[in-house]
Parts: sequence; C-alpha cells; structure tokens
Amino acid sequence: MSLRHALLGLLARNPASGYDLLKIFEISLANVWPATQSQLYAELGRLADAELVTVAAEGPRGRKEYAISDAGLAELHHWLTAVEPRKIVRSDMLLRVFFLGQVDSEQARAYLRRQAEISAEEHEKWEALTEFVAEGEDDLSVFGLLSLEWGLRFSAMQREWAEWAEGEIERSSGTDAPPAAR
Amino acid sequence: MSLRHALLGLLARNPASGYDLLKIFEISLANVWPATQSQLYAELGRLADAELVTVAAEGPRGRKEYAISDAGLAELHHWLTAVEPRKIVRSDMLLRVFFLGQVDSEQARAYLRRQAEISAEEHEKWEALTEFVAEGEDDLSVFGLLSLEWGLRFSAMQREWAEWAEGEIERSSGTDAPPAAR
DNA sequence: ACGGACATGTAATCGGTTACATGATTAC
DNA sequence: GTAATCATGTAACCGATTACATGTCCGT
Repeated sequence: MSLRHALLGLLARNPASGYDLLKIFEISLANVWPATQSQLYAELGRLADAELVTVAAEGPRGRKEYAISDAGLAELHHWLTAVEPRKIVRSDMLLRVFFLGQVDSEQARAYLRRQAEISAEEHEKWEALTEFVAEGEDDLSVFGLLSLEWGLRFSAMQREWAEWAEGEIERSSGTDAPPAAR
Repeated sequence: MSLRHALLGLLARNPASGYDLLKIFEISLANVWPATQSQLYAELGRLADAELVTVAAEGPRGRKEYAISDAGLAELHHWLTAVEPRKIVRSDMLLRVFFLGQVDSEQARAYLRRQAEISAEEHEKWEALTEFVAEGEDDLSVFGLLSLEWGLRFSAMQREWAEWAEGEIERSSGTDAPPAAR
C-alpha cells in the first residue's frame, strides 16, 4: 500500500489535483515508485472515501484539488516511523545470472558486459539529474538528493559487480574448457 | 513473465516436479525471484499448455515430473540473450526518504540508522550463505556465487549510504535549526 | 477556429499473495 | 496407527499495466 502513502506524502507538502500529482510522479518519484494515471486517480478516490484526504476545492475542467486530512497526516507519520520497509528483491537481471550456465561462456560474458554498460549509463543519468536538482534548496532537494545519491551508489556498485563477474566467468571458463588445446 | 523463465531455467538443468521446483525456489531463488506454490503450479500448467514443457513421467501421489521441450529451451535462450532486463526500482525504503521532511530530524535520523542496521544484518546473512554454498563446485555454485556477491555488495553499499545520509541530515538540521540558541 | 495541454474517469488483463481444500505415501 | 512429508490444485483478492473514452479550457 505504498502508492497510498506516496500520495499522502505529496499532499502533506501542498494540496494538489490528480493531474498535478501525476506530473510529480513522472518527474520526481518515477525512479523510486512509478505509478500510472489510472492507478493514481483510483487511489485518490479510495483515499477520499477513507477520509484520509478531502476535496478542498474544485476548479475548471472538473479539477479537484485534494488536501490531506488530520487522519491522513497521522497515517503518514505512522507509516514513516513505525512500519518496516519490506525489501522485495525480484531482479530479472540477477535471475538470468542463475541460468547463464545454459549459454556458452562468450555469451554469458557479453551479457555481463551489457549490464555493466547499462549501469554506467544509469550512473550518468543520475549525475545529470543531481546537477540539475542541486540548484534548489528546498525540502524536496534535501531529501531528494539523498535518494539521488543512492542511485549514484547503486549504479556504480552494479557496474563494478558486472565487470568483476565477467572476469570470474573468464577465469572459470578459461580453466574448465581450454581453447582447443591438445 | 520471469517466473516462466525461472521455471524453464531450472528444468533445463533437470526434470522436476512442481514440488521439487518449489523447494528450489525456497532455498536458492528466494532472494532473486520469490514465488509461491499457487503461482508455480499455475504457471507449470500454462507452460505445459504452451508446450514449452512436457509431463515426462508420473509418480506416486499424483506427482508429475516436468521436462523442458525444445521449444522451451529455445525460449529460454532467447530470454537469456535477447531480452533486455527491465529495471523496476520501487523501493518503499527510498520512498520514505522523500518524505522524511515530515518528521523531526531526530526521527529521520533514527529511520536511517535503522536502515543501516538492517543492511548490516542482510550483509551477515549473505556472508553466512556464501560460506555455506562455496563448498559445492557445480554450475549452481559458480553462477549462484555471482548473485551472492551482488547481495554482499548491495547490502554493504546500502549500509554505507544510510550512514552517510544520517550524517547529511545531522549537518543540515544542525545549521537550519540551532538548539534553542539565542 | 483549432491544437495542445489540462483533467478525469472506466474496463480488461496480468502477475502475485493469501487462504482454502484435499488426498496419498512413508517412516516410525 | 498416525504424524510428517509429499503432492497438487482452486478461489478470492489486490496492486499494477494498458488501453479506451470523454470532455474542457486557453493561447494563438
């Protein structure tokens, strides 16, 4: 139920419409908790039913501006301080590694090289974003920068790991199956 | 559709029953692609319908031993070499970081300390598992060890990040809100 | 006048989780 | 005999994705 809390978190900063929130998801939460338009409007409806948010104002084009309620704030604080984050891993990149024995070692190494490359691109993306965000000095920047740093460290770690893993395969395939020698 | 490929990958090593596969999921794939019993039996049914696997033998207690077909092997190889892994991030741990401005800085720091602690525990778990697995010298060990190493590096990275982030909050809250001075 | 952005909603489908349900065989 | 393990299946529900559907307002 984290989408719910993401919405509460955003509404705790400013009241906003579904449309506004969608934009925020696209630009700043896309990398930690992506959500689609359908999902978002549906969840806002449920939040309003549960009285965790209220429709504070209505504008042109059927615009509904939502605001967080006291109950919503309480729920948000509870989630922030008293609910253990659950770590779901589920990486299909790592799953493939488990079955790399099914292809020849050159293909396996190519796979890991590609992953290193992808992680390097990711890293560059994070670097660009960090420079872009660093200008502002608001709340969003302070805490947003912490997750940006996570992204930087994660992509660096993954690149190094993939390069190391490629070397490991080279080592073990080099000894197990010498290239047509003898 | 990665569960499907996980099953194909396991069956490419040895024929097995749903029950056998479930045990393998619980012990060795739990950390990269967890799956439940219901999901697994349902997917095996679909794989058989699609003729990517066959029922190679039937045993006592209604046991069905599945074997991968040529079409299944082809699908597995295609997935391994030609399908780009998709990176879904979705970390509720990081999502909370975005909203840490909602609680006071001592609570925010406590949150990050707790995450550092959890990552340290994770790291120990991976270390224990590595020693345990390192004995065997089969395929599963070779490639399994690569993902174990990923787990070690990931948990180390996350611990270091959380400790750094706690320091960042201390720094910025220390300057923004001096303790009752003046 | 018209195109683009604003704005909200619904329906179908899918993958995953939890819970329920049942029964056979084996080891003690 | 009986408990543990082996073994398979179904149903309800939930969150997420994709696609469809509709309409309004604003700037040029």
